[in-house]
Amino acid sequence: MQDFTRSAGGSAPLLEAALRQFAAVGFDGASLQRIADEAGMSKSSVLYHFGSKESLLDAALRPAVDDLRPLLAALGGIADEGSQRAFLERFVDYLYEHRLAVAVLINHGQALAGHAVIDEADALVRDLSTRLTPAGSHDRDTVRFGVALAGAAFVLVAADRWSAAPLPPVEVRAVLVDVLGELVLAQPAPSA
Amino acid sequence: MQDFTRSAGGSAPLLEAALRQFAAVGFDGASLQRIADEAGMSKSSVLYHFGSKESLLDAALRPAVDDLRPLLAALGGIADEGSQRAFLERFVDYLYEHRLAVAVLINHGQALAGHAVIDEADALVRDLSTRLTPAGSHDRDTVRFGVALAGAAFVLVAADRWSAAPLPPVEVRAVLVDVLGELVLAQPAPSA
DNA sequence: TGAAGTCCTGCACGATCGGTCAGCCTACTG
DNA sequence: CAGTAGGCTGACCGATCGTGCAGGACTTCA
Repeated sequence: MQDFTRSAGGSAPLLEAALRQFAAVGFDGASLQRIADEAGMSKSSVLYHFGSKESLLDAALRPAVDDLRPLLAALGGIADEGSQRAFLERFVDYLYEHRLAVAVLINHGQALAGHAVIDEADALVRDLSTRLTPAGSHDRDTVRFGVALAGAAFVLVAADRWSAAPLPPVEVRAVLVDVLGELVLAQPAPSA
Repeated sequence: MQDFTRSAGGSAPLLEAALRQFAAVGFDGASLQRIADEAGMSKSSVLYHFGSKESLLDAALRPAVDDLRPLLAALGGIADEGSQRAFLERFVDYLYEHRLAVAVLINHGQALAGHAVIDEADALVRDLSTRLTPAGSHDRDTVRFGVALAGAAFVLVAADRWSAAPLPPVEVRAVLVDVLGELVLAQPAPSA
C-alpha cells in the first residue's frame, strides 16, 4: 500500500503559494492552476504531491494547527503579570509566523467548516477562548477575544493597507502585544 | 440608449444573497448559480438585473460605501468626550448595518483591488484612518486602528463562532463601542 | 386588438475548474 | 548494462464557470 497523500518532499514553495492564494481569494476562489504557476510547476505536479485540492489545504494549514497545541499547553499555569506578557509575546510570534494560515482560519474558516483541519483548528481556538475568558465569563470577554484575535490576524497580513508607509514588523509586534494584553488580560472592571 | 446596468428593482433579496456569498467565500469563490439559487431565481435573471458579476459586486457594496461618506463628514469637529462616544456609537451601528459588506471589504478587499467600488471604499477608509490618527501619528495608532476595524468587522459577522451560546447583539454593540474607544481614542501614553 | 415594455427563463458558447492517466526524464541499484 | 522508483508533465475528461441571446409570460397603453 503506497502512501495515499504523498508527504511534502521539496514542495515547500508549493505550500507557500497555496497559502498565499487561499488567504487572498479563499479556498473556493483559489485555483490549482494559479497556485501551480506561482510555484513554478504544473497543475499535474500539484496533484501528484497532494492528491487533491482539499489535501493541499490540509497540508498548508497543518503546521499552524500543530504549533497551536503546545501554545495551549503552555497556557496552563499563568498567574503573575510577567508570565502573562511572556505568553502574549509567544502568541504574537505564533500569529506572525503562521499569519497566512491564521488569516485563512479567521476569514474563511466559516465557509470551510466540515474540512478536518478547519474543525480541528476551530476546536483549539474555542479551547483558547474559554481558557482566556474563564469561570463565569461574560459575553464581554468573548467579544474582546474575538476582536483581539481577528484584529491581530488582519494587521499581520495587511498591516499597512491603509497607511502611507509600510509598518516595521518589530514595531507591529510590540504594539500587538500591548493591544492583546489590553483586550484579553486584566480588563478593568466594566463601568456598568 | 437603454440603461446599461439596470438599477435594482425588486432585487433586494438578490443583493442580500450576493452579499452573503461574497462575504462567505469571496468574490471569486461565489458563483452566480448559487447566488441565484439562494435568492430563488435563475442565473439568467441575475445577469438581467446587473449585467455582470462585477456589477453585482458594485451594487451589493454601494450602499455601504455611500453611507460611509456622511459618517466621515460628521467626524469633522469632535472634541469633547461626549461627542466622541456618540460618534463611536454611530460608527458601530454603521458597521452592524453593513456588516456583510464591511466583511467583504476587510477580508477580501486586497484581492479585489482594482474594482471601482473597492478602491473607492479603500480611499474612504484611508481617510478615516488618517483622521482618527492625526498630526504626527505613530505607527502605533495605525496598528490600533487596524485591529479595531478588522476586529469589529469580524465580531459582527461571526460573533459567536467560538462561544458556547449566541451573543445578544445589543451587548455586542455596547462592548464594541467600549473596545473601539479604548483602541482608537484617548490612548494612554505608551510606556516607552 | 396589437404594440411596447418589463421580468424572467432555457439554451448554448468558450473558458476554466478539479481530477485521472499514460508516459517522459533523471537517478539510483543490481 | 538493464531495471526500477520518484518527480514531473501534457492530454484529456466531465462539470461548472460567466456570459450572450432568443423568446415566453404578463402588464400597460393606445
